[in-house]
Amino acid sequence: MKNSKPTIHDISKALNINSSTVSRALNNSPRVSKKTKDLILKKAKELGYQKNTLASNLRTNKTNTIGIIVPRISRNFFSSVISGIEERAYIAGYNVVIGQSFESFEREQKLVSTFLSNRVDGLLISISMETTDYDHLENFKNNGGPIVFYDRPVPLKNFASITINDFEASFVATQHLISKGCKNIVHFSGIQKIALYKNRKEGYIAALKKHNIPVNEDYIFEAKLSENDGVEFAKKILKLGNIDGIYASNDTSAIGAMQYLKANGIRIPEDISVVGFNNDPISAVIEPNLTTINQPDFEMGTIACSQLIDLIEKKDVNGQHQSKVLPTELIVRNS
Amino acid sequence: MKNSKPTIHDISKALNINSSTVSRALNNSPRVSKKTKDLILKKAKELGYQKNTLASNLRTNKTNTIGIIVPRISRNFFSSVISGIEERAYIAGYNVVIGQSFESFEREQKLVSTFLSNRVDGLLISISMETTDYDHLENFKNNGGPIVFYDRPVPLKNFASITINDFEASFVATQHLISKGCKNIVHFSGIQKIALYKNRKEGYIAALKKHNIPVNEDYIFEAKLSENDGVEFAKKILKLGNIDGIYASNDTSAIGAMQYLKANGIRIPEDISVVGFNNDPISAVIEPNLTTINQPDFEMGTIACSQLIDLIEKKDVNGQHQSKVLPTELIVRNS
DNA sequence: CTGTTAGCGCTTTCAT
DNA sequence: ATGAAAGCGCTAACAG
Repeated sequence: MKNSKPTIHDISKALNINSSTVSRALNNSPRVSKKTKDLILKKAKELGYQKNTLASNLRTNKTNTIGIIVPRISRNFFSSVISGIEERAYIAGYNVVIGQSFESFEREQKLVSTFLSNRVDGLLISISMETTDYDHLENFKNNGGPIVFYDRPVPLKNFASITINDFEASFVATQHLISKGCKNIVHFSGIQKIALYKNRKEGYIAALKKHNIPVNEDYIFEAKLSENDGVEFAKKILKLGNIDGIYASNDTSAIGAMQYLKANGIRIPEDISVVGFNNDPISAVIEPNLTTINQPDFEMGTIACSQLIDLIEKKDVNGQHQSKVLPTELIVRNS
Repeated sequence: MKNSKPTIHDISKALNINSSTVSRALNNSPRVSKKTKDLILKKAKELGYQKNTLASNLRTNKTNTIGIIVPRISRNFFSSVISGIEERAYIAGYNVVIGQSFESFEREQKLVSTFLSNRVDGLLISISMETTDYDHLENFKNNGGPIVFYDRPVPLKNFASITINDFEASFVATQHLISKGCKNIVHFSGIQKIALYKNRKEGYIAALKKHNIPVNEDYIFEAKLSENDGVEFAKKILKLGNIDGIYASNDTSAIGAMQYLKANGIRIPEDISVVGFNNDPISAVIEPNLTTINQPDFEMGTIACSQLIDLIEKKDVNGQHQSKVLPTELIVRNS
């Protein structure tokens, strides 16, 4: 009973066949006869041989692994994206490793560094909210492999990215509220240095302007952590008194606000119409009256992953660093 | 401009210092003088050296990586467990890789095999619902490293596990409903070959019996996929007409049922009291009237990870394969 | 179709 | 405190 795991050399010795032939057989190379191949596979199974991927990777300088960085997996949107990525990666024979930045720049840097050092073949990343410096990513690209950004846009050239058009989506969302007859629409926004929130706010403003509705700065609420801000926002709305529409930059705050408003006797959508921003399938169950902007999630994952694999395998000859913009969809409920 | 990444040999050559010394310096060995260490570190930074973890791991036969297998990360409970694991692993200097089995036995097998072949140091796993055969795990344990099971119990000896007491938790949950005056309590159960559902059902039955309430088989609903079963269950409840209590094996079905019941004019908890099973913090927001059995999630992660690290580092001399049972907590809301 | 040989980048005795 | 040399397990020329 050997202590350590069997290697190709153990098979090699047992069969008196050179280890390179064993290696070829195990990799199903056509350059080895069916007979010896069968012999080797049988012996391998018998010894309980398990390829040492580490050694293989070191030799080939390829890990067949894709690194994924998400802000946090507990957010439904991101776990759906991950599923999409996995699905695509699985088909193409890639493994994935997932890291969470928890919206921290420092942890993001560390993750990128770990991935680099573990030689993942490429990186899919939605940058943390804190990230404004991109050296770690430039570095990965120069020394590691291709990167595809998804969901959160970055102000970088020569990088591939898959995003949605936040401005347009917000414009549509706001316009929907206007078309329902809303006159006093508040907007739940986020930190303005994040491009995404800025773009969404601009879409909201543009829609108001187009319909000659005055833009009131008091109607724009900025969330810091966007977790339970919804409740705070709801209180402000009750204080304002005349609000008949809410366009929320994110679903979570919308749901929090709706709960609070309903608990205080406000009927939705009779008294206030609401549009949230997300594709969280759960939101349909939780809040049957919540209209949402549906952002592709699973699909975003598959597309981002495809793009990355193309870059890794250098199949993407013409459109090297495309920026794809995926369409959103307005899901109207109970109205 | 060299094409490939710098290695210790590049540093070695540039400084005319042997590569073993470079290696030692980079690993902060005390066996190298401060002066040369500084020299080497400076050069390393200058060249943009990044350790090749693959080579290092191959040599040391250790990856400092823990494999995690979850049924699916989109379930709040599991993403919290993962966060707990990551937290603990991070402190101890381990990386984690996450894989989703999607409740499929086949994918679970493949993941275990991939982890084995990638030489993770140990495995944390919540087995898929389909899993009834444990060869792949026995194999991992024999050839890979230690395993700690969390949340879902397995009928295996000589394995460490962190679980909760499902019977007891269910007993408490059901007793709570009884103490609120419920006489006709339905139970949302799951596939009975899964020990967890069986135990929960038994806890429910035991509580009824203790309080001399007759057990009615028609009051026990078995879910298959436990996703939108809640709505189906709610319909059955409406048909039965006399139900005043629900004990749901999982939170999700409870929430689905409550939505449907409320939409049909049932008031909760005035007409029907509900206890769900989960620790989903969101459930508090979604359903302010949902009393739940709170299962430790983050904490379960940290404990499971600690246990695994002890096993990996063989610090766990006495209690080799402990089965820890964590306490649950009844969170009563709006009643 | 199979064997020989060298080497991926790192760590680790064993010398000095 | 540093160097020389071997080798982790695998793959990829190159020969034959």
